[in-house]
Amino acid sequence: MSDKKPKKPQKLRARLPRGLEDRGPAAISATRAMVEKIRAVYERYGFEPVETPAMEYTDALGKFLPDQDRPNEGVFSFHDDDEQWISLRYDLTAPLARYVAENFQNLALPYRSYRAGYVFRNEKPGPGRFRQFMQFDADTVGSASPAADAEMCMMAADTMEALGIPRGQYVVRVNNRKVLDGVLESIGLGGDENAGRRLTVLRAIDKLDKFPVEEVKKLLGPGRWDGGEEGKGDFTKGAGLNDDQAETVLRATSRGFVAGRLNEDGSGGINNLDTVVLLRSCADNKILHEGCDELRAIAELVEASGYGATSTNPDVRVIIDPSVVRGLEYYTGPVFEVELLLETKDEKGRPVRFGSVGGGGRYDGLVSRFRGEPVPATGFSIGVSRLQAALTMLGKLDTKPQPGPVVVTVFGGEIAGYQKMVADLRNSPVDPSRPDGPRIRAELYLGNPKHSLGQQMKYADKRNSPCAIIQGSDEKAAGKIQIKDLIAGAGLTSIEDRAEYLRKQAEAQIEVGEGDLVAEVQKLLARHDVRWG
RNA sequence: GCAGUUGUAGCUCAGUUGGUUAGAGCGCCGGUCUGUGGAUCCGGAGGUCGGUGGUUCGAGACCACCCAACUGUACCA
Repeated sequence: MSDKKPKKPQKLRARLPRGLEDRGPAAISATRAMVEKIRAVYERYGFEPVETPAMEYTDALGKFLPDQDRPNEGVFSFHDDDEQWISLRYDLTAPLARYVAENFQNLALPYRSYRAGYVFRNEKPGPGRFRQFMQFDADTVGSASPAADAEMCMMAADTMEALGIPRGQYVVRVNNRKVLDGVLESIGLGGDENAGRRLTVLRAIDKLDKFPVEEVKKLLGPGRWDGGEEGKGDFTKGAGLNDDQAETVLRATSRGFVAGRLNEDGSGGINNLDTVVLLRSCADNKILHEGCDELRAIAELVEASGYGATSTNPDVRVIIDPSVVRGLEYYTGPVFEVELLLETKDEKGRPVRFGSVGGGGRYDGLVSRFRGEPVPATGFSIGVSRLQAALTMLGKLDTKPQPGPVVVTVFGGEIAGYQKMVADLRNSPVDPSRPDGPRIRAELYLGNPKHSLGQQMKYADKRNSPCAIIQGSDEKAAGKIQIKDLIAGAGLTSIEDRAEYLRKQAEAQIEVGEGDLVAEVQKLLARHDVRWG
């Protein structure tokens, strides 16, 4: 049989690299709408736009591995012509720090700016986790005031609500790096020699929302097997704390400080100032107290503006929560995180947790790396892609496709006449009472002109067109045009008899004089409330 | 990286103890129906059975290794 097998040429398999996504019209318009809403809020807070490129010299991103002559594997990197390492940005904060440092003299400080853009991470992707995704940041550079931090938190809350997430279904949690640093110092984990262990502790605490407390405690102590029992799966080495130390850390990062004052029925509210007082008593340590002072200042500011959470204000928006850690090393003070509280099920009925859809914090060291002077800064970032995935799953995003264009069918004769109809439509407004408003979207059927009307209708149907324009030789001779209402016609699919079906279809179609084309299309669009965008 | 699960058409899946030319539904393309979306009916394209090697007279099925995806875990600046 091998003698007649023609050995087909190897087809190249079309495939999308994992962790990346193609985006269709619905996703694009949803993103556009989200970005618009976020932008409106950020601008209301006084931020101005600025954009930086998608790549930077790797050293500016601070991602060179300390001892090796190459960047961290988590960033996409390559050599420039002159042998310099260049990397795709993995967030918008480090590039902003470079921009500010480079244009320091020309910027009015405090410099307040926003930007949206794609960032890239070379990590294992998962549901809702991509290797390219969009973030939308706002940053205040040059202010050390807790008011700048408090504002970020309030703006985060406003943004969530602008995106249609009702109060109570999201929460902005706030903590301070100094709190945990102080606690760790008080149990003997201070100093440079313990930096590695401190990081391990941070990572363990960051998992409080993923594992039960006992598992986290293993991570703080000797370590943990991810197979669930001794010797199963992979072993994660712990921070090596003893029981007392682990208990102290867990106490200082416990959500019990917050949740403890909620009544069983959910009433009673939360008092951020109480939380800070309790937190302060965790240890007698200078750094801890400094952190608590900053948290208290934020709590007061948030309170004064009505964003706080107290017994008199059941609408929890901003909560002081000691369990918030955040993975980034560059944070130096307050850190915050926006979490969606809604729970949904995926297709298989399993509960899905969206977790953090945004976050930020104070990064006083990032700009000053480029300059000899301290430059305090704080910022907030929304994970647009992740939030969009969450909102889509929650059905909170408008995913219905945009209407397609009016399709002018080609049905014998000169094509020029059809093209003129298309041009007339395109040059006319959707709404005749608003001549400067959006214009009618229209196109000529550009497929094979020999295609039957049926095929052209099928095309218009797939394009989700509101109507099709038909002019055959009969109409041409009479100076008439047929306008077929595809939206009205769409409701006829239950008819089984073909003759009956066609008769009803004909009723959804009107014949008009050539000169009335535009006006009649405008009427049809108005009748179905088609407005594009 | 580690562990588990899974790889058959674009999608969802059949495929007997190893036995001729690997199938179905849906989808797609074309045609039928005076010159009109759906339904109908007819026809068509589309498969390295994830890959390589092995066992066998014979492998989609059995064995080994590899690859990929999924889930968990680690990492996530």
